[in-house]
Amino acid sequence: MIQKNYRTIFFGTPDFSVPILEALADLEFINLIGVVTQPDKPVGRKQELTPSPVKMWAEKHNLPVWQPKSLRTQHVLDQSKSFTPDLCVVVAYGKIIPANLLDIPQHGWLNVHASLLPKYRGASPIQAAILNGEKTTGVTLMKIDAGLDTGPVIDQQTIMLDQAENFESLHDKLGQLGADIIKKSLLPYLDGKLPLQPQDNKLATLTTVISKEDGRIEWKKSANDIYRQIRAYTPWPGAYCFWKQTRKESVEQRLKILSAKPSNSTHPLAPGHIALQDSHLTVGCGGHGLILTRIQLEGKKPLPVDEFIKGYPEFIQAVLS
RNA sequence: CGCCGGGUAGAGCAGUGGCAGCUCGCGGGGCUCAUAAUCCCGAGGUCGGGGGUUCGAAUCCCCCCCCGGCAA
Repeated sequence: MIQKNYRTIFFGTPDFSVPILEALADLEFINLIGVVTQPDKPVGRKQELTPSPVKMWAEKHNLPVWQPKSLRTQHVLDQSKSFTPDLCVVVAYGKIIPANLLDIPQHGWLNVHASLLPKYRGASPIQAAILNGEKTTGVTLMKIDAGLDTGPVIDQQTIMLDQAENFESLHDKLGQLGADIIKKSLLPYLDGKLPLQPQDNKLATLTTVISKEDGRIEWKKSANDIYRQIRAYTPWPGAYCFWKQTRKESVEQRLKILSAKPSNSTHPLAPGHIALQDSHLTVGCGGHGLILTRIQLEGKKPLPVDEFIKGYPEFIQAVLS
């Protein structure tokens, strides 16, 4: 039996990349020669330099790790050639691969993207699927070209979104699905058995990098929109608003809404105004209200609302902004 | 030295020098066909740790530990 052996470099950074890296490492025809990831970044209150999840996994498995600040240098180009890779696999690496590197591996560069391309190209496909109330989403295995998530599709797998799907649950499912698609389709691709399907650019949509302000809740929006916003943006950047406690006049504190659900009650409430409806703590939105279930005040622990109210009884008549 | 808030009963919070409190939970009892409802009684604290000031410190001063929000 001829043992196939593809020299492969993996590019990836966050948690999402890890199950796919793991799947790749398990394939006996893949010879992982190293991992490229973003440089360690200062993180947390202490600003400690923290390695990416991909780096931690790679070090645990004694794989070489490279962390170039930029891929657009002569040094990276020379080094990439000297490694003589047959294949490069990219999963949420965090930077665009420069065109001058694309031709180095004979089998090209593959990417696992967390959406059904051409829908939701770009930085935040998982959040976008939740935010737009999609019934289904999935992962795409594609060949990288010079554009951003524009290359031809090799294979896709679809998944149904849960009614209450949130970022974390979908993130985990898609990571697993990404691992599956690598196990299933990589070898057929390398054997030339899978046709490449060009994307229909007319159907393409682009998602952008998420910023803190995207988490700001506007109570004028519908409860459903806010509900999606909470699910898409928790834990980061989090869905938040502000509350001025009566006991601390003029101090506006940030209040994160960690979990909530739209109310059935048709009784109207002014946007941002809280009231008890059918023994549920409900905030007025445009249209139906939103029932709060888990919240966190700045400087405090995350709490179920009934616990929260024990310490802040005035909250049942609060006004959020 | 990045900025700010916090640590008090099992949980959440009040309490700025003079008896350690509130809501909920927990235990026992009453009422009830019954109850997560209601009433009565009760247990439960090294006030994060150490040092200092004081007749007296949860409270003021110094040092340390831990948690969170912002920022990155």
